[in-house]
Amino acid sequence: MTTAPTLVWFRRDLRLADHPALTAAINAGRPVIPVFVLDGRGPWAPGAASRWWLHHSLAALAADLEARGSRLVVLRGAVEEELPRLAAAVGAGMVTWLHRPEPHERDREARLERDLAAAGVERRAFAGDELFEPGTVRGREGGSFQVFTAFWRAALALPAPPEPLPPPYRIPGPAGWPAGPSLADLGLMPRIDWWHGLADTWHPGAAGAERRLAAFLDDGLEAYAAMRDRPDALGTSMLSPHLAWGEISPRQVWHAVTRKPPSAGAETFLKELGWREFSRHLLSAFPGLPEQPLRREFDRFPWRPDPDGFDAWRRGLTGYPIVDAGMRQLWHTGWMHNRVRMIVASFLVKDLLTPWRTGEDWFWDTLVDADLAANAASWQWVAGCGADAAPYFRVFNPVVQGEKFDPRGRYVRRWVPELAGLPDLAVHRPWEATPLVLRDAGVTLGRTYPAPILDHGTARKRALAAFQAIRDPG
DNA sequence: TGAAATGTTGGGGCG
DNA sequence: ACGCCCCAACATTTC
Repeated sequence: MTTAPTLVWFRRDLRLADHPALTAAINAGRPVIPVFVLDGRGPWAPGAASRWWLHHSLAALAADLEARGSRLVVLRGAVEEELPRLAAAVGAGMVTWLHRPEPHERDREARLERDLAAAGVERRAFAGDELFEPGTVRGREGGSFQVFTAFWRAALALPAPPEPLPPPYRIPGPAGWPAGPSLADLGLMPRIDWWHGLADTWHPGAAGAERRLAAFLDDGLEAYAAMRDRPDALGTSMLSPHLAWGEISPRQVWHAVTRKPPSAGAETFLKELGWREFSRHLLSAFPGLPEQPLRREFDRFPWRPDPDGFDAWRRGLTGYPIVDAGMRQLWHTGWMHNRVRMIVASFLVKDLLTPWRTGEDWFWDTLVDADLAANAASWQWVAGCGADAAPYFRVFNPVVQGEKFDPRGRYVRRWVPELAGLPDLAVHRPWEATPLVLRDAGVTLGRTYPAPILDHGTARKRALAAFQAIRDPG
């Protein structure tokens, strides 16, 4: 006797706990075949750092599945071709998955839905990667919020997100497993060995995510409101890549936090989950978010692409210590502290007048937590063309920001070691140090560390003039 | 989830 | 004692 198995299509939800599509498949009472499909060709295919993470996260998921009597089948190619083919080959009666907010992923779902329906295969898709499903947070008039605080206030007035589903104890498998490529065959690992900084920093997979959450709840949550802006401290949860890959669900995080005593830290942290929600809400409402400015007057913004400036930014050689520290932390670890992300983004977009899409692309390639909605919404926010955006005149001063949020220069010294010998007063502005101080620190500007590639005061005025130019049409 | 320019206030030095 | 100036500290406005 054969029983038609159920395929569970895993996407950026690489976990077993709180996974409604997996739970539904198990509850259907037939054999379950978990599948991941790598489509490297589509728009916004994972960047290099993300591919490293994905490799390890898939390995962790496969191990978790094997511990429950199951396996992970991996496939290469277009989902809408590969999944129906596999469904036909194993005689599957049903396919389940969790929705994604990305427009091209929604398109894929629609095509898959149609093709499976034509083949007589049952489909069940679920929300589950958001606290509040995109489209459900609406104003009184039914409008779509464009201001974060209004959005979040409305979200918090809704019924609380459901309790997370427990992980399955055992997952029934089919009599025979379909053959397919191995994880290594997917070619996700970089060909040259540049990933050591990533491996030193992260443990991809649900277990790593849950450890990170537990550590944050114990050591970070209470002080979060005060410490989250301090890149020189471990003040943030560092959960972003785990959330981006769905190794832990936002509902798991939400309920773990709300089980703790209320605190300013908890409230502020939940608000950051709110920004993640807001980004997805925006992407759903404005599918062009990753490519097009939300405020269309920015279509005629006089950007000034500057390959040399971009190159210096990318490599952490701008001569502004906090900017360079951030860009080097990104390159080394695949991650950057959020405060510093705002500083480096402001520098690229406003000081260098480089199109925000250029920064968005670089972050997409280098961040292990690269998430289309958050990345696009955040770059637009910094550039001033997004929802609830920083006004055009808000230009970060990298010296002021550095001295405010890294007052002892610990963060700069960690990531820009050639400045480590400078005294605190000079570490964020080495070009103002006296020759004697520089000599004592072993710093020669222009040789051991770059002189600033631009003068921030001048650049600021240039940016204000450029933003002024698009303010009023005609 | 800025920063700089400009305005105001008040303490203290000084003639 | 008093007015004047300087300037730090803070507040407001402007970009």
